[in-house]
Amino acid sequence: MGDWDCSNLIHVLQQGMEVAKQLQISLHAPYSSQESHELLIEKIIDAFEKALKMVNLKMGLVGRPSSQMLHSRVAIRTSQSPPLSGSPRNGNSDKDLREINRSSPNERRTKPSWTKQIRVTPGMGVEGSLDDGYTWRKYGQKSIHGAKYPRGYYRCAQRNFEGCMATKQVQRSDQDPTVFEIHYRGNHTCTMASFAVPTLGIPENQEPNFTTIPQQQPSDAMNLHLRLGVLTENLDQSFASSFHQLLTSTIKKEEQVFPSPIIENNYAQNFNCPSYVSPSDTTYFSVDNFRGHPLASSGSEVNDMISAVTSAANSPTLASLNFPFDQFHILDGQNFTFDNSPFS
DNA sequence: CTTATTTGACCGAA
DNA sequence: TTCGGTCAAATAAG
Repeated sequence: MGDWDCSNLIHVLQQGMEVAKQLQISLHAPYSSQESHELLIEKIIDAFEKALKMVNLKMGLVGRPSSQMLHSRVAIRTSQSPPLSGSPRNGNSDKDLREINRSSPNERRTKPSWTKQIRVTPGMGVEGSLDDGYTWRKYGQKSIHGAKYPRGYYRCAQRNFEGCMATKQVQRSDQDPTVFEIHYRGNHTCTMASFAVPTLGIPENQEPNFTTIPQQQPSDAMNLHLRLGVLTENLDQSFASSFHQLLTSTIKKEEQVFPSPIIENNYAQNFNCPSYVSPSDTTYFSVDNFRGHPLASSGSEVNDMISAVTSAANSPTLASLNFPFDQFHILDGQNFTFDNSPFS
């Protein structure tokens, strides 16, 4: 069990440092809000907590920890997140953990939950359609009263490593067997989430009711053309000219985060992205695909990319989807609102 | 071998 | 008691 531990820990720490840098920049940015600062601070704290958990877990898993090691294990002192107990093989540990979770009334926040519907088209496999960028581990299946199809229970595969508590339930629709209803609960706190967070997501602090992402046939004729822009009128010139650089570094960060072969390729392969400067005060970038997939193939990937760029740009960002949705999104720091959008 | 899934048992809530 | 969510041993997959 050697190789996730150190590299993941480093990733988490690097992630925390990146967010801290973002906060530093954000403190001097004209557009940044108090909310976005708090969000960044929360992310930094999360990164520390995650790192501490990983250290604790690692020390607990190491063969037979000496009593000295046990004593020196790092304490996580926040009441919201109980320290992980040691080996999962320790019979009572999970139950203890659950009871700690249950008994602490001041939870960080009630777990957000939302539902998404996916239509499976005959051509593509079910697994591919249900792929949302995260790795899930199935831990149960139940037949539900009155429902024709069983319900599958999944949790984030990073749970044991990073304590990510995100879960989802997948239920095939009775009325339309090509539709899968996916109920998500809890936001990801794992490394995978750093640039994929709003993928399925819901802007934080917003009531997470349900989101239906329209599934488009990934035919070439329906390819999305996404325009991303950053307002430059009130920003200094160096920022405007470095936006392209920010895009590039975003993808580089993703390479660190995702060891997946999909991501190993370079910037040009992820974004087919010729940039141009408009005559107005906004600099735009055109994006036709993301990670080599046409944007139309997945609404979540559009969100994925927008959030990656937004977090990198750390400034008000505009994005418009030209086809087939023809919506205009206004992005402001971490939070984005959909205007007249099928996403909401 | 390691790691993921399946599936009946188990348990708490209503 | 039933129902739905989770656990964990057995099994399958790689």
